Amino acid sequence: MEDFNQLIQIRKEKLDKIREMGINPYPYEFDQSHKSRDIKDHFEDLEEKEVSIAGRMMSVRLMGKAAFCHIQDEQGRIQAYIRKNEIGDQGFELFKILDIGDHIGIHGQVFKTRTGEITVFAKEIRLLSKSIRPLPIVKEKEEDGQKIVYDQFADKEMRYRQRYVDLVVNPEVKEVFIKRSQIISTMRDFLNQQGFLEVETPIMQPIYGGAAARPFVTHHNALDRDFYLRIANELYLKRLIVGGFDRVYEFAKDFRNEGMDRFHNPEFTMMELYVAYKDYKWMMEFVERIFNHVAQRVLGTSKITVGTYEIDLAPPWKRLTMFDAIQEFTGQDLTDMDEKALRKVAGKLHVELEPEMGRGKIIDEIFGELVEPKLIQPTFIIDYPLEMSPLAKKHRENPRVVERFEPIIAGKEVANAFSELNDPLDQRARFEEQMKLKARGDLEAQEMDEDFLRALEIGMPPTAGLGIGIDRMVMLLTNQPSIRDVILFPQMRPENK
RNA sequence: GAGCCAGUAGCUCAGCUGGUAGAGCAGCGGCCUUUUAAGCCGUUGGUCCGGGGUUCGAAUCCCCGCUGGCUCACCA
Repeated sequence: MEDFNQLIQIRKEKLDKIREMGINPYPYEFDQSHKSRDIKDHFEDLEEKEVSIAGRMMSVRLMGKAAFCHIQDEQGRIQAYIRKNEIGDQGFELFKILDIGDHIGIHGQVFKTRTGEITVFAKEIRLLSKSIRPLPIVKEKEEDGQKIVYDQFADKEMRYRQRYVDLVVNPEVKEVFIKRSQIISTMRDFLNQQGFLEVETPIMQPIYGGAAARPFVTHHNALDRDFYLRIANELYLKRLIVGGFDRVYEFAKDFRNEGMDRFHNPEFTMMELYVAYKDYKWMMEFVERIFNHVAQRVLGTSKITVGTYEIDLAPPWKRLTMFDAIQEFTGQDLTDMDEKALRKVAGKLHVELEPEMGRGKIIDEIFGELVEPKLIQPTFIIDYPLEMSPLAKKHRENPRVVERFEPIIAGKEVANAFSELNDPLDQRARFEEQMKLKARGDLEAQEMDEDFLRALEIGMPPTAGLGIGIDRMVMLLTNQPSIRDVILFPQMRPENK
């Protein structure tokens, strides 16, 4: 059906014509000597010199027996000038039937046109790959240094579904993903330098744990049993601390079977790390350092723009206990309230609750509704209610809260950390509490994990743990409004044809 | 899950209160050997998201559905 598309049909005919000319439209290699930006950056050295460039043809201006076109390679675009008497009759015949979107290689001499654009004067043209499906044509014009874009490929659905087109045609999209890669490799280098060991733990888990979320289920045929795609890798990394690795980390794809919106994709990247003999106070400084380091390395500054906010990631960040934060923004002191009292306060504050919510969840609800969105500059919220943190260690001075923190930036949490619970009996009791919540209808309550408990019984040293939502971190550092703009292939409903 | 908005040519869009579809770019045929949103002349191209309904007549009005976006809800 689509094959009947006239534009594709014409290009297929061109393919035949090219073959008739004795040219293979899909050859095997091309020796590229330079890339576009390199040529522009080193024009003084390269002027009059011969270079070979390769890339996708993105525009053509044909003028009788000569033509200009722009070639787009990994680094950007560069203009080429083609002249019939220079590349010969057959070369020019070929050039004339090339289309925007074709990959070509050009060998020629670097020069500057009359209007001052650095250009390659073609001596030879090679077709490297014929494109038979038209690309959206985006045109640009420079005016007073301002770039005006015409007919931008803007349909979000098509951009996400056909990311390959988005990347070809919208150069700023490519920038985001280059930065994403740099953010991750900068973090990895930083961690390696700090003595961390990068490890890999199971994605298919018999018991899911380490977070509160509903899982995806899959089936193993040979064992004839279900496995869960991990919602977190926390419990495995802690087993490694038990095993004697003192600093471990993993960039993990986690999977949560929940709603999708601009902050949630069903599969996402979490970087978790664990450090033996440290606590959450140490971890707070570490988080400040990591964010600041990455921003400095990748962006060259600690100051970032997020939407309309100007945010400075330079340490130290503000620290507020959860109860103090709630008091600051609502005037209510929830510290000693039981569930009944909390429900009353929530009603007064117009925060809606579900019947199955326990004390911890209610507090979190109030916080998430009334406080979190107002925390714009980096802020550590510390000391969470015990009930909502079954894997965190009780606070050394206050047994009703745990030693846990989340850094909030631009109204959104970007990480989560605690002094890890290593008392095996307490951990068992906490799991049991979770079972009760589960019985009450909380679908996200954690499962009892006997093997993990066995590991704690063997003994885990005092440990601090951290999870950073990489996608959200990339959103922050690249000022992207949606998680889909920082994931190359975001989850979409499958196209039905 | 709810509300709002959108879906028309390969792309970006116009088509008001119903009268059988239009522009720019791209494509195709010409002219043009330093252009750059190249230009000039000519020209092809559409299950107007899908299905029903109202009507002499529907891209347009009504209903149902599909897909997406935004907001809210949910969500560590």
